[in-house]
Amino acid sequence: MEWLNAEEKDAWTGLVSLLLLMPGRLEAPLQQESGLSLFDYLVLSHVSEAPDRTMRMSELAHLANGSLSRLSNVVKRFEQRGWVVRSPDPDDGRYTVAFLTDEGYEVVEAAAPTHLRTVRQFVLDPLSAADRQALTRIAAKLSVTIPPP
Amino acid sequence: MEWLNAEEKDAWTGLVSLLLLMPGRLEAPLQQESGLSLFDYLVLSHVSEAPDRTMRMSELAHLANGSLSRLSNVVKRFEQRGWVVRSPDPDDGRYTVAFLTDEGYEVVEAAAPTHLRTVRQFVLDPLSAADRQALTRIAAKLSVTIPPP
DNA sequence: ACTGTTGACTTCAAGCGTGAAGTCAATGGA
DNA sequence: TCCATTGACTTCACGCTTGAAGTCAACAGT
Repeated sequence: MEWLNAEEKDAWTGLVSLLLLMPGRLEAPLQQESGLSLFDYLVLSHVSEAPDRTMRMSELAHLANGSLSRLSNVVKRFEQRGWVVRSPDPDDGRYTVAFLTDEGYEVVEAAAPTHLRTVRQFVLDPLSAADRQALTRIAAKLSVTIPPP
Repeated sequence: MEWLNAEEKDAWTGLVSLLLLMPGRLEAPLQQESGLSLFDYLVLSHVSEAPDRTMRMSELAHLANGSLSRLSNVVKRFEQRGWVVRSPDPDDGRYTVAFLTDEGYEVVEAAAPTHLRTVRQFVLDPLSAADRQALTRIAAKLSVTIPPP
């Protein structure tokens, strides 16, 4: 088995730093100002953009890039805070839908500027347009190889 | 505050998928075959490459992209398994050094092929050389903006 | 020489994520 | 019609990470 050449090692080392360090950086402002993790924010954000602010749990887990188990735990917390209501899908009782309450909407609305500022500061602004396009392309290639959850 | 345009959103969406999904993918084979997380492997790997297989904890935390707190907990586990020995640095008692035992070396040696195969499969092989160089460049730009821990 | 400060590191305690196990509704086959 | 299967989802229990608090050695100032 062949070890990494210099170019490969640079790419891998860069990526692993990104993977291990960037989440914490993105979360810190959100956590401090809104008490939300990045995943929390993504969940709230996606369901806030859904028709009638209602989305199936399975779809939500997929959009927020998390497992159903993780989502269930998170949404349970949100439900206890009155931000989300879960109920069986009227169209098919096998599914569960999550509905974002007005209170939950206010939470994500209040957190959005912080989130946006953080994303710009730590991700978008340091990169050129070409870098951003490359990042989009690379992420797409790497996602294709990721087996469905 | 201006919301993301399409290009920015694609880059951001791609990155966040990468950040949330890739770690799990990289870890699964390691976890199954060696019982190691990615961070576990990085810690063992870096100290295995140090002179005399000995490295200061602070340096090790930096190289493995983790906090001192996280590293301390991980190395404590390793110490209990006989893979690592911690002792005060003879040159300066304020520091602690981690030494990789023969047993610990065997663990990282045995895990390396799995790790390498996984990195190739999920990161390097799906990308062109240009992509890998772009990834290196992008990661460097994004790391520069990350404040020191 | 004494002591406050600083930085490295460990420990604590709480919250979170994970895989496994369990529950339930709908489907499909006999 | 019955029931095994399938897939969505929840819960459980354990291990891990985190930020805060605590400990210690060395340094710097008086």
